[in-house]
Amino acid sequence: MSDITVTLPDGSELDAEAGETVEDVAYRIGEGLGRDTVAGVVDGELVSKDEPLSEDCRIEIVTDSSEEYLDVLRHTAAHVFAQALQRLHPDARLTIGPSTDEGFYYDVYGVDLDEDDLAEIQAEAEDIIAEDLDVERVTLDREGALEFYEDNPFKREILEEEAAGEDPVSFYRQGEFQDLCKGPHVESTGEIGGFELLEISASYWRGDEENETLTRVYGTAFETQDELDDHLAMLAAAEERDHRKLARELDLFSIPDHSPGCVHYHPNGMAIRRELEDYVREMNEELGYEEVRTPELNKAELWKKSGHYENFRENGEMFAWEQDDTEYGLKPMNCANHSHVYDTSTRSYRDLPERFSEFGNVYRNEQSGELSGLLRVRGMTQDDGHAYVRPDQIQSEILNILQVIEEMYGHFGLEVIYKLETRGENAIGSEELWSQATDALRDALRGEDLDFDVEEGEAAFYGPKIGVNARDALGREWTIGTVQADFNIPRRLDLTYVGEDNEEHHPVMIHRALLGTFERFMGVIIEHFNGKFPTWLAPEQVRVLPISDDNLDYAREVADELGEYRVEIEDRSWTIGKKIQQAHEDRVPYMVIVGGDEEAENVISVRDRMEREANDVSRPEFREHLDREVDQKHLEPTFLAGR
RNA sequence: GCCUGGGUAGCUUAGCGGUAAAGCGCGUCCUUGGUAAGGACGAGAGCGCGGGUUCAAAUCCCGCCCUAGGCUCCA
Repeated sequence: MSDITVTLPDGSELDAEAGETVEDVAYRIGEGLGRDTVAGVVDGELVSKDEPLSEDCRIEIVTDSSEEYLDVLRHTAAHVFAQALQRLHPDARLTIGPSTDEGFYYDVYGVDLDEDDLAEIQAEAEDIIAEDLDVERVTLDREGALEFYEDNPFKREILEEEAAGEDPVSFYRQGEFQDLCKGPHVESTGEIGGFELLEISASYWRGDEENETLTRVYGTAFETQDELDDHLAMLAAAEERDHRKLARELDLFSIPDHSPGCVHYHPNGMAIRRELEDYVREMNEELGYEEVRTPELNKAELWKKSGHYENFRENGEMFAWEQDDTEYGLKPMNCANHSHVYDTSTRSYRDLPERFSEFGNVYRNEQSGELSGLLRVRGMTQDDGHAYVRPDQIQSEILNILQVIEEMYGHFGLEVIYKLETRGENAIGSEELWSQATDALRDALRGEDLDFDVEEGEAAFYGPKIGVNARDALGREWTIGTVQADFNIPRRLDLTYVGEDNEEHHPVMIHRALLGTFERFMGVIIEHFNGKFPTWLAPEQVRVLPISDDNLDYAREVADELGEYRVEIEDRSWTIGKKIQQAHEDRVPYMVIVGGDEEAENVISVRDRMEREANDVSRPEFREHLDREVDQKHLEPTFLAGR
């Protein structure tokens, strides 16, 4: 046997023999580590402790104190679910059952499950855990494996594709149950301390809606019941800050049954949106955009030229209909309209970049099951903009936009994740143009020193895209801002400028949205702030609370003086304690409390939603502070910070 | 669109074959209060929509709409 060298996480090297397993190597390092070994990470890949090593590699030993341990445990939990399912529903066919960031799922076929079934399976799974069955790796030769899955075309497909070259094939067995699996797994089912089945949903075999519909069961598992309880409590807390719930409590917006996916902004929600609009206008001006306004209603012909028609209408995503023998539609994007504006005069290379912005109302017929509060809607307003540039201007144009995006997101304290999305199957235009455009975006991201993930094949049909993603309360990622480089639509619509050489050239189009859509962006920040908006955004910035009704006149005087802000007076005949409680519930940044004492001295008492307070505050001082705080877009009320 | 939940007063929820219940909110009155819930009374719901079963349906069955979480798809 030939010697191999394994490199440990601390950089040290160890000699081993080819054919030794991860566990053998752990024993070489130390007796204790060997005993505690659950699995290994070899060259970045999580593998079973029984995995034989055949060549030089980097290795990391996974024990029950490693981060990867939870992954391994959850993978075993998926098997426990499958075992419980098979005990109760022997006809169910297993397909795949991986661990995920939050837990695990298993996709099964041939069985309909509802919540009562889930409860029974949960009870059976708990028994399996209590039985503390040993989990062991076994191998079958290919023939045996195919025979074992005689009645299961899904597992046979896996054997023939993913596990094509493998013979023997790896299985894991616990009690009477065994499942085709590379592993790794924990040693026994008893290691699972907390196990919970959460959701049933439908999925498609290999994620393709042309394939069989499978039943997917989601669950999660932890080492201890306490950790599971904490996790469930966290999910409940996330529900508390759900933007749809906050919208009702704070009276921000509604999406009634008569217009699914279309938002009705209430005065409070509109106040926030107007602040956002003002902010975006300011930034658009800084970037040199000129605001335009284009119609929602157009002939379908427009999008047939631009290429939107085949990508939206033919997927059923565009609202379109026949009228007097002509097909009309609601715009799904603004690019074609802006391009028309560009095309109404002859442009010189000296004119470029030519930049148009619009708060464009667009409509997309999203599938009904996809709608989700403000985060996924059918009618939305993009803070859209298109810059028509010469090739030599692409780089600086994109850089400027990225810089502004970074600055803006800083003002919301939002953590964002950058994505570079590349050419997909629906792409129009040549590969060469695509790679030019992709390089331009990649260089800009690198130029700004931003970390980004590459998502292959995820781009829009006309060009690659930088997506700026944010997370919601449940940790789901949503794209908000975006920057896209497009060499294709200008060609399709035959947009030109006259170059220095007196020849016509196609400009490059930079599509961008800074916040994305006002809908999704608001959804994200409502949850991000948990409704506690910075003062500049808060629908109600100050609430004046009179101690008793006798102080109402003075309260009005104080409120009038703050007239340029969004100020309300609490005029219900409640106790001051009740008024304060209500103002906290409504998350108002500042409460101004006025009673006989304040009135006599011509001062106010100020309390903020962080429960800080000060008495004998002079009225001009508070107002001047508000001017500064709002102007500087502080994230939290700062008047009482130093007091 | 697909699967599993859900839709009862403005909101949150109870009721799950025998002609609708609570808390909050709202209205009126009493209380005029000093830093996170003062009190009394009252109004308010053909129980998502349409069919059916039954002497009787919020409750059971069928269809549809909306909604939540996933799947597929996108800002």
